[in-house]
Formats: sequence, C-alpha cells, structure tokens
Amino acid sequence: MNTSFQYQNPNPNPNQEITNQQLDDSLFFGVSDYFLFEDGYGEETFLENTVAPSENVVNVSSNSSPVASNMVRKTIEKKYKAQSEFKFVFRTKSNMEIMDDGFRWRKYGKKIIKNSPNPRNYFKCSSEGCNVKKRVERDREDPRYVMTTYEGVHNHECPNCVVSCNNQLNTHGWTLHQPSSLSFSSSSPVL
DNA sequence: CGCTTTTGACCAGCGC
DNA sequence: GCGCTGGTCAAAAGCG
Repeated sequence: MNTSFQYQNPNPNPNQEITNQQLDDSLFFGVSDYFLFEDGYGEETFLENTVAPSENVVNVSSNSSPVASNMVRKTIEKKYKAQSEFKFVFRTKSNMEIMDDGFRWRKYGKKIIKNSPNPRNYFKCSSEGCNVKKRVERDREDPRYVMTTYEGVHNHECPNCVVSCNNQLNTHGWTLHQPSSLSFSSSSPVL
C-alpha cells in the first residue's frame, strides 16, 4: 500500500468546520494501515495484498504469498459471508489505548483474547438508537500499534466533531491519507 | 443522580 | 455432545 488514497467517513458531519492550523494542532496519532470491509469483502485489491495474522486483524503486506492470500480469502469470506453492514479496521501507532473520534462510546465488555497478551475492549455508541460498535485492542505482534474496528454506521451527527484531514472534505467527516495523515481531536476529554 | 466502567456470567458458533 | 473461544449482558461500583 504505497499509493495515496482517501477514505470518506461513512458517518458524515456536515456541520463541522476546521482549519489546516487546527488540524495541525490536533494531530496526535497517525494511522498506519486501514481496511474497509463493506459488501464486497472479497475484493481482489484487498485480498491479494493482505495476510491475516489472526482473527480478522489484517496487516497490509505487498509481498504476501499466494498461499497466505488464499487462507485470508477463505477466512474472511467465511467470517463475513453473512454480514453486509459497514465494517472498517485501522491500525494506529499510538501510546493511547483509546482514541477520541468525536463520538461518545460506552464500554460494554472486555475480553482476554487467546494468544494475545492484551485484552480486547468492546464499545457501543452512547447515542440513543445508534448501534455502532467498535473494538479496540493492541496489536499482539507489535504493541506499539492499536487495532480499532468499527462496525456499523452512525445514524446521527458527531457530537464533538472536530474531525477532518482536508478542508475540501469537511462535508464528509474525515478522510484518510495513507500512510499517516488521519487525525482526530476533540475539545472533550478522551472518551 | 445519571452515566460510565468493571467484570463475572452467559450465550452462540465452531471444530472435534 | 462437549469444550473452546469470542461477543454480549447486566449488576455492582465508581465518578463527576
């Protein structure tokens, strides 16, 4: 994944305003890798270039073997066959366990995962009627990284949104620029 | 007082 | 059917 590309937030907040300076001031972590799981889990561009070290945590690798790719394909297709809702995973180099994305989350579970030294935390969006979930865990292979998985799409605006990476995309919420220019910030305490 | 976090229990899916 | 594992529930405690 060497090319620059953008990802538009599925949870738009058209009211947000942010300047480049605010953006610079707000930077406190960078996304290393990220993946979009939508209806087409089996997209070649995704699967052919990935390896799955464990579960649904997927690292980008441009030199994965065909065998590994096939294993990933089977695993992912099987796991997400019945799912059609939005799913998005990203890997972030951060000292912080939990990053503020502007939304309010309520922790509803914590689980020790097999073969992982770090627990996985489960969150639900606190907004009434919004059933978006996210899972947060440290990368078992490199604890400097945090794996965050979002499931679902918010049906409301971001309550504390100061989230964007690009003025022209303010109408979309936030945008990712590979490899490390996504930023989040908020005037509220971190979660 | 209301909201969040913690944490043990419970449930469902899967492999054997 | 049984055991293992991941995901969720819910009661109790904590906090502002």
